[in-house]
Amino acid sequence: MTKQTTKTRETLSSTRVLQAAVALADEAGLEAFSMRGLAQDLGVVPMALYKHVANKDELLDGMVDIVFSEIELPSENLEWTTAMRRRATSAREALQRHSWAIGMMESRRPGPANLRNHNAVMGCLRKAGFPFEMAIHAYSLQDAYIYGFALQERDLGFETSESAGEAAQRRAQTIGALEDYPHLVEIATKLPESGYDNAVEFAWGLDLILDGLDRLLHPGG
Amino acid sequence: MTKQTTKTRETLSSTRVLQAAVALADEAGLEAFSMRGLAQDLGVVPMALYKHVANKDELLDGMVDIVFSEIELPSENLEWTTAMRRRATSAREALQRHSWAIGMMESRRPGPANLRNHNAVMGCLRKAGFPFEMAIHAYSLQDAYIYGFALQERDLGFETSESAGEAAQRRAQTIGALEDYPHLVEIATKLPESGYDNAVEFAWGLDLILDGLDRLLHPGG
DNA sequence: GACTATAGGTGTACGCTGTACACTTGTCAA
DNA sequence: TTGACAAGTGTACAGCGTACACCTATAGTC
Repeated sequence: MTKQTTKTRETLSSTRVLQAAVALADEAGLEAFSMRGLAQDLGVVPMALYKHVANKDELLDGMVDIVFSEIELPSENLEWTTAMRRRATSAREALQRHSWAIGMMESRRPGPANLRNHNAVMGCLRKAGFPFEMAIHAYSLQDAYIYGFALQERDLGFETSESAGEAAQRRAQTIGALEDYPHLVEIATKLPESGYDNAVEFAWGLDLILDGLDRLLHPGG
Repeated sequence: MTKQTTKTRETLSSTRVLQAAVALADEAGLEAFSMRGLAQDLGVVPMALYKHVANKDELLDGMVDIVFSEIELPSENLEWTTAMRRRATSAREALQRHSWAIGMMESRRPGPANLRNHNAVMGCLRKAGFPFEMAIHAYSLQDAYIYGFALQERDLGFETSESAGEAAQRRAQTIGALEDYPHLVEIATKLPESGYDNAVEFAWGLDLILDGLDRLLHPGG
């Protein structure tokens, strides 16, 4: 009975605000994410948030760092390719959960999780034997792919949430408008019945990249 | 003398609005791009725009399609790798010119330039000999890389616009805060003096990808 | 030439946003 | 008991996209 008297709302804190913010952005999307909405979710008046975060911009910084914290760090005990594959996969999954973060991962003031992550990845590549400039190339290539894939996955959204019926209907009307574009028609007709799977697609490209990098690392092998 | 009497402001049109919108977004960024600001640039009251575009969302659709129209279509006469390299390079350049478009290229209602472009790329891959599903893989991989690279280039911005002095100063203070992250320190110190160049970086990754795809297309060669 | 329809531009207003600033309230130390 | 300080509130303002009613100039028809 030391703390809560009856009905006292649990007091706010910056981490509580941050977590609620991530949850709200996850379900409402970035467009509909507002300070006022967040305050309402927390049962509090909008201005109360400003006692715990400086402003919306800084709040977003913190939210992005939470996403970074959910990305697996490359393990020191694994072969570099599998370590990189695991962190890439977990990054894609984190961006799937928090798709509002996709365009913001590298555009905001980096937080601790961000720094830890980047440092660990670069360390993994250097330890694998990549010379400095080649490690930069390898890092840039992998991250471009990861972020770009997440973007496509969010925007194109092949066969994700909509029902089969809706999808078929939309497809039919799309195809109607596509007469002049035979290769788009091919995509619209064949892709849905090809068992397309985003995770498989991601792994395919990632493997091609990692194979290419490994070949450069071990020219003879 | 048929049309303009003295001082009559040239009448608006949807293409004139669109072009002014792209110009404004180019220089002000997406954040600061508003219907009111656009109206002011055109010397007109905000609501006048709505006689020529349905709303801001549709305006953005049109702006994105303008960016698509600046991307080179793959030529039928070139080897597929060089055709793809050229369109990828021109896509990156277009996104550099119009960095506000980076997160929106595939997220909006596709316009004619978009459709033409995608159709031509898929056609190029199919004609090169890729079976359908592999063409999808190849397309997805390339676009993910292009969009992801553009994102990184926009956000990380190694040595772009800031003066050497500013850059050095910022770097020094960054390094100070980076003691616990040796590999980030290495990047912050070595990268600036390594003659890093975004165009080179982009080509490096692109070549690795195209090589990998070509190897899959011609397993024996 | 007079009449009318229509396209283009205007002015006002509403609900939304982030947040500055002054205020109250609840908790703990001295 | 007092006083400080942290947490939450209420009001207010400028900016946003845009609905709606209005004015005006041009074009077509009789």
